[in-house]
Amino acid sequence: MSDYPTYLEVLNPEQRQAVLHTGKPLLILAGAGSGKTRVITTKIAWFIRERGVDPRSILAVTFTNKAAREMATRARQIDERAGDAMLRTFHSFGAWFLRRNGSLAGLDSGFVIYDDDDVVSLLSTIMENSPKAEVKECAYNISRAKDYFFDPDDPQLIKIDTRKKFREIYARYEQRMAEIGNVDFGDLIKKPVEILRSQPEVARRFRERFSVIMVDEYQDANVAQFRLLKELCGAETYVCVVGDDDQSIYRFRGAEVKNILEFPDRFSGADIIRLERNYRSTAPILKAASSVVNCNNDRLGKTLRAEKGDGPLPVLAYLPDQEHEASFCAEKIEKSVKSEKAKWSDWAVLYRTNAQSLGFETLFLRRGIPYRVVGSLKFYEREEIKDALALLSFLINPRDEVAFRRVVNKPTRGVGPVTVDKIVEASANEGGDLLKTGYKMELAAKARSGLNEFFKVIENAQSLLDKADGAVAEPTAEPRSDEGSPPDNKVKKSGGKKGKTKKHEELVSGEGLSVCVTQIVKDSGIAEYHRTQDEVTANQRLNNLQELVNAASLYAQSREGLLEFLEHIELDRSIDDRANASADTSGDPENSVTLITFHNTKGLEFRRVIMTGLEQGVFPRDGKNGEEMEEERRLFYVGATRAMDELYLTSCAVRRMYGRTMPSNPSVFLREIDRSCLRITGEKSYGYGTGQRPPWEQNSDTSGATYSRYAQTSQRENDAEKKAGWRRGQRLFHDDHGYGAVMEVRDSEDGPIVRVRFDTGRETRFLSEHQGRAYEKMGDDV
DNA sequence: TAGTTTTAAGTTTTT
DNA sequence: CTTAAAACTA
Repeated sequence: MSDYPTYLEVLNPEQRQAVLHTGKPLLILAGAGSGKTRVITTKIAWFIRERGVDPRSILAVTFTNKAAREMATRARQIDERAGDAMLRTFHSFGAWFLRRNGSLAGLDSGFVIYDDDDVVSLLSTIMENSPKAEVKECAYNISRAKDYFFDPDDPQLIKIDTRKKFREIYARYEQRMAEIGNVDFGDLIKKPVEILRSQPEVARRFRERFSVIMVDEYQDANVAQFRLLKELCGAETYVCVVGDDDQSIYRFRGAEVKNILEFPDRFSGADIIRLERNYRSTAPILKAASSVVNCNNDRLGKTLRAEKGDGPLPVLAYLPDQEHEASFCAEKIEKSVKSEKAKWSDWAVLYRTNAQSLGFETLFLRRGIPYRVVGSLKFYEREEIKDALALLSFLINPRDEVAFRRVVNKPTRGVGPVTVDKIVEASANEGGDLLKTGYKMELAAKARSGLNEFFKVIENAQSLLDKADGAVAEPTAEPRSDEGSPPDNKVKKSGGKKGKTKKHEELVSGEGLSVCVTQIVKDSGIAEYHRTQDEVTANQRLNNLQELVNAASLYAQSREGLLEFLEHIELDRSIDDRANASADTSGDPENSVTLITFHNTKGLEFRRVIMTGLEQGVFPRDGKNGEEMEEERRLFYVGATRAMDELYLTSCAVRRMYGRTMPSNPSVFLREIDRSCLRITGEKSYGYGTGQRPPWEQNSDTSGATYSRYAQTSQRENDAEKKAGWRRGQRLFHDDHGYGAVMEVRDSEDGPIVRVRFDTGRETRFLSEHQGRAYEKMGDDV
């Protein structure tokens, strides 16, 4: 029928047209599930095979590491040589660029990337007396400013922050960052653009290097990223971007849908190809999703056809509360698996905020449903992990003020903030090197000896690295193209009996870089410090540190390897949290239910999807209107179009927030969905869609005013103590937990609640009238 | 200054 | 409810 080789034969005409397109810039408007990844990967392979393009001169940019990895895998399946193409996220490309060319912007190649928390820490040293919330807002605004490519002196800055002093703060921040020699996320895009603009020679080199540039998820590009693309494209460069305006969900991060709308203007002579055949979802699912996003005004508009045809209607379950919501999900999933209609991994539970995952996790754990939580960054936000990383960062860059502040006095060495301030200030004259300055400075005796202790740790670590550098001559000139997160099997589960407190094991080192890291972390006393804090959490913290150490074993034992390790952690935090995750519900992470935020689902697909929390205030979130409301609709669209076969929606009548139960209304999205493609289960008779609220909602509407969180005065606390027969400070003994003391006695609807902290660090609470018997009062108060 | 206790505050979404 | 910041004490 045709002369196309098989890998092209399998494409539909539009897809093939997109793959074979050359000569002019190309914009591919690709609806959800229309096979855009297939087009990009095929196009890469095609260029290599049919056009003799050197794989190394192909650059494909995505927004997530997950997407980059998937693209690499799939392209290689078509042609092995595609593995040599550069497939990266914008940010990792930026980092790669700056390691090589950063010196042109005064940047040492050993820079460390600051995450948002580090930025806030640095900023709070600049905005000394401001409350934390204000500092955070400022950090956010600086980040936005960089997304829009605004310098501190840019007049347009007022669009982001109208306060006069913002300009100053931004300028000071930039200056401090330059002195420290590190970069933030925004710099990874902005600085390369600046270099490319100011150094024509470099620009020429890069335009020569990359003859084909492709960008995925183009609707999520911000202004700075657009500029970077523009700078990389020379007259000869073939540029192709793929996107879908209906799936733009990162406005809050500076994404500009305008980029995609204006592409034909910015890249003159561009062709546009539309992919409107959806191969993923059934017709009713697609219709339901479209009917919501159709309510948006600001869109190009397109008609997606479901190639799959008919299927079961999406189901809306209207439920009383979160507990029912979780068990609804559990039952649906269990039933389908037991009847062998589906596997665990066919299912995904979607929610708006990460916090919502908790309810599902606890129930799934109890019912033995294997699950994995995608995304939540918990692991790297843990104190002990941040401590260890700060220590390692400081080894790489002794000018890193933020890292220094974090670890110098941990464990306590008598070096307080006053001393630290002094050192930082003095270091300004020494080129910012905190080590050098610290050695020379005159200090009070206590601070002196403490600082020396810390320096001893650093020295030992340095010589460890020096030795490693000498022994393993590993230049790692080119980054590995298959840079992925560590394969699961390599990270062995750390020891320790679950749940029970037992003697802590030492950190165990594996191979590679982990040898050094283990030694350094042990030396530093960080592990020891956390061990002394609280015995119960200490166990977990040690396990976490062990995880970190394990992850290091994949890197070379050298400074270079350490740098790579740190960079990888900053740029890709997606490795899931094994310490907490479904630890023992099942051994096989490949066969478990996915718990995930709507945002994180982009680019993924599942046979069966449950979208949860469809309530006003939750999804869409509070205070969304106008453009932001349109973004929420797009988010709904993204979520719904992940489903291949079956789609479920849940909405609760009441929801617990901040520990209080509040009535909630059904999401407006439920009203916007075309009624012909929705089946309502459960309490359908309660007037869904008529604006009338279901009965339990009306009854339980004792509404907010009566809940006063601060009602209990110390006087009332006294009453509670009398009623309970327990008072604060009372020592006690419990058969299972041992000795402890009463921390707090509080009144509740069910009677007085006594909170106990045991000497092991564990905390429990009990109702005095019911469970009081298990607690034996002991004589000596504290 | 270090460690503890009391009080306030908060939940988007992510590279 | 959980966590972070402020306030207090030794």
